[in-house]
Amino acid sequence: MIKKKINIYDVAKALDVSISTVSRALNNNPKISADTTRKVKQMAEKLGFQKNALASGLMTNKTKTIGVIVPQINREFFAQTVRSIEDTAFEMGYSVMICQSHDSYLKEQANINTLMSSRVDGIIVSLALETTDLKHFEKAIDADIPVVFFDRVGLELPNTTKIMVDNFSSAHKATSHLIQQGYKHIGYIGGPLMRQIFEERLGGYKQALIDHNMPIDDSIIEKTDLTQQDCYRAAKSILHASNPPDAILCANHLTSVNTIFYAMSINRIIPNDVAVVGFSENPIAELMIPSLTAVRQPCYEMGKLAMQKLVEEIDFDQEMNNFIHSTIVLDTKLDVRASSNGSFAANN
Amino acid sequence: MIKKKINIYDVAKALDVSISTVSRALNNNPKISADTTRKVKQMAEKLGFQKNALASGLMTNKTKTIGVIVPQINREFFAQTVRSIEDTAFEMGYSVMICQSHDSYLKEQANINTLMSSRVDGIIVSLALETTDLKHFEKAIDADIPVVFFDRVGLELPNTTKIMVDNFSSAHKATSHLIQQGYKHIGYIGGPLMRQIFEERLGGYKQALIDHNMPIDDSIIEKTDLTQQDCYRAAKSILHASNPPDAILCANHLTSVNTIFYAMSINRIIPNDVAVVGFSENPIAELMIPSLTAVRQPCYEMGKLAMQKLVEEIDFDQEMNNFIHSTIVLDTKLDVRASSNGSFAANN
DNA sequence: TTAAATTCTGCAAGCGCTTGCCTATTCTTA
DNA sequence: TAAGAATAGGCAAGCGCTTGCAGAATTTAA
Repeated sequence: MIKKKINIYDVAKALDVSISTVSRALNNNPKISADTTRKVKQMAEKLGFQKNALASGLMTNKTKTIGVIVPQINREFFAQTVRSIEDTAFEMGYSVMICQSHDSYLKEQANINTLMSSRVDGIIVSLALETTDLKHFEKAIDADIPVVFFDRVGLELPNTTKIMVDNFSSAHKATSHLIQQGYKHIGYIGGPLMRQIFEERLGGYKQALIDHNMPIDDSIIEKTDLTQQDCYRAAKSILHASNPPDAILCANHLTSVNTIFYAMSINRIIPNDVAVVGFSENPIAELMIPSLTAVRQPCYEMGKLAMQKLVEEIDFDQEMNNFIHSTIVLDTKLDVRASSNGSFAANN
Repeated sequence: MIKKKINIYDVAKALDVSISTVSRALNNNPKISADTTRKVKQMAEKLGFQKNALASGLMTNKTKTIGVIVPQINREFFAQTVRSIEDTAFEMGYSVMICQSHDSYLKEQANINTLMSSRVDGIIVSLALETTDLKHFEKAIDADIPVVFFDRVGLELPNTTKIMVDNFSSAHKATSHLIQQGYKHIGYIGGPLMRQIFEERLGGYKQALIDHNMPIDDSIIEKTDLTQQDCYRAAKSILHASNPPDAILCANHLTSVNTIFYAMSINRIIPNDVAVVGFSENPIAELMIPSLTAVRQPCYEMGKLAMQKLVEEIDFDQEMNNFIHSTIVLDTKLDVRASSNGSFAANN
């Protein structure tokens, strides 16, 4: 006993008007009188009519759905940005389809195909670690689906909007903070350089050293692939260097946590023996002991902006104008906590 | 210069066959010879054809898309379950649309409407706190869209599959653990009883006391609405009771964190002065100091099972059979850590 | 060699909606 | 009161795909 889904024909019949009238009334077309519109909506409600978005989308070429591709949704940064995207999308009348790339190039391509088949109106993405060529995104753009990058952006793609934080100056700021705290031999643990953001963070770190006339020591600079094992390996390696650092800047949450834990496991006191500064939005940073000094990105703003910019492009697009794609760089905050502060500040 | 999207007509023309042949070949219809099928697929690939899921869905009444409604995606438990759902969905060829109810009844209703308009093939949901009546889900079920509940389930709805943990025995287990550790006066901070799971947890807590011949003291039993402020209020209230507890069972992550922090802020030593056991999947439980003893739910399994069961129902449905809806109850783990262990166990 | 069975492909209807164009009705204005 | 201008609503095509039915081509049996 499958209940027949009711469609505009049913409500047209019930009111003895044409389906055009129903369709127009439901879409608030001004051609239809206020009176008729009201009646139609009332009847639609009464019959439990629910517009078939597929049929509607087929005609209009708009689905009011956008796609989001992130490496993994259950990481704090992405959970927060995705939440913000969904909230903003909802306000603007859009639904969102979530895909995870798991940092795999192949999966990311598959995600794009899925989203394109679903005829999403636009795509928001933070790149997979593995991704180097951006052909799949070009395909989307060619098909007239705007793409907005955030966080891990595809700088090579001109026809896209990018939302990012100032990674260079964030790292510079964090490093300078360590220098001001009196640390003399500052190491760095980062991510793969093929992702722009990690290159910039490394650059900011180095520039801060240069600006303070401190030497750059490659033996205390580590790169990781951001996996648990490799972060652990890097922490171990850097702390057992022939001339180990008295402070370490870590380029993401996982590296900082691993560094702190490894340091504690070999009985180094933080921040006395070694200070740690990370990049993290995880509330854990505040709660762990020692609490973690960290660069905090504006997740909420990033997600919101990404969604807003995307919709701007979707709407603009309709008018076939040439759109000026922007690159928006947001500021970060450095939350100073115990992991970089203890032995130097009196008030701790 | 908008590139025309190519459709099956284009590939039909390129091959000088009919669109039926193309459609069938693309869908691996056995009526089409292997040779033709190969040629069609090849040409489709070459032309960059991408099936229009809208048109296809219009005909077949299947979208290969499911909807997920959770209170908030950026809470650890939901981030993990949603991740698991998306992973499983991807493997099974489904896309997922994410909606957040923000624990609001109205928003949850709006979410259902959106998902029904999008003609999702099924819905997975964990109920909003506010939700009491389940009309909106009945609407979906009437429209032949299967609904699977997880975590916060709608027990009143017979025609649905439910995936949950054994909340009663989890709370019982946690409380018994505290009793075994030697605590004599155990309090409880929970969530709204209108959500079944919190009623069950309270029940398990009480039963454990009864089973050990301990009195139930309502003055150290608190209910919260799970907001930060109210969790704080409850923690404060319980710790300032005329006869304050020497141990507290907290029914979710936020309540436990607040309880620990408030206790520490008034200089209670944990677990000596007061022990705390929570419900949490947050990695923070392990990293905070004191680390938190907590009931851990199998997020990954829950998400995976929910998706699998949903697809079973979607497929079954097609054959118009009567489906036996199951209620699956999973086990939890009690991770014993410092917050309940310190002063009683020698090995800590 | 011919009829029947089998295999492959095409025709055309239709999924539920939107929308350009046209007609009928009502309102202005002189 | 007549005629042009609004205004409201209907007709029908078509979005890109699937699929029941029928027909053509090929194979098999007699």
